[in-house]
Amino acid sequence: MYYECMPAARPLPLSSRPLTNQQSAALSPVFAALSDPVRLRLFDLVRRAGSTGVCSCDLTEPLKRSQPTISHHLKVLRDAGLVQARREGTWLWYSVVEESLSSVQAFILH
Amino acid sequence: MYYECMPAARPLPLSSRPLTNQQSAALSPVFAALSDPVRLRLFDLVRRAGSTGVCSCDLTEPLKRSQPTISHHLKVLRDAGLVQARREGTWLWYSVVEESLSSVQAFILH
DNA sequence: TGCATACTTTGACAATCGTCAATATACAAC
DNA sequence: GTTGTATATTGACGATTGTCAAAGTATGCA
Repeated sequence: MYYECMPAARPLPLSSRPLTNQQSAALSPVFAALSDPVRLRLFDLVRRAGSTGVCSCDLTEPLKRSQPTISHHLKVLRDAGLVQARREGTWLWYSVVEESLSSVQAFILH
Repeated sequence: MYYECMPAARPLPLSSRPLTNQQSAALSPVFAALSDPVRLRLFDLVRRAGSTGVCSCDLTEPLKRSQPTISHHLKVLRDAGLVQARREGTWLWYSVVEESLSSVQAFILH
């Protein structure tokens, strides 16, 4: 996630209106996907693999979880739109969805 | 949360090493605190109140939750270090803890 | 066809979560 | 003291979560 330089004026203004029900309902699943320590490390490992991606079979061992558990967490990350999978034979290569964190970043930066 | 302009080079490099167990254990509770739609709106409302803060009694009605529920959510946000309370008579004024989102931002920006 | 590998789904379990009513605590004013 | 208001805690409830073993699906190869 990259960002532009901002104009000098600060603090950054809040957007004009409070978060709506719909906005918070759309944003909270992304936070939820990153709210588990194992998933956070999982996402970090996938992100580090860059556009090449990483085979999910290489994620089981470093996280010390069973293969179904890793598969479950990857599904949560996929459902949140944070990562994507590309099949190559029997392997699945996971990579991050670029810009998927932009809504989170926009919220954090107001 | 304000940020400095970055050097021109991008993409920003990942930090040298993958997230450790400890790092993810420290970071995930912040994400967890923001993983509920009601808490997300709660945090947004508190943040909009600025340094003055907002009385917690004014948060119950817009979120359409009972007073104990709002109190519970505010405690979760407090425990995560995202907001703080200042007592004034019988009222409690909630305000955001500045820089509390810096770890999240650092993670998002790599 | 059969077998092997990579991954997903199912089902179960204890643990945690979001919610509210009821109760308790803290403070101010009388 | 009592009374009233603001907030926290308790206890209960159904719902969701993280985890694994077991079974199922998908792909490639002989």
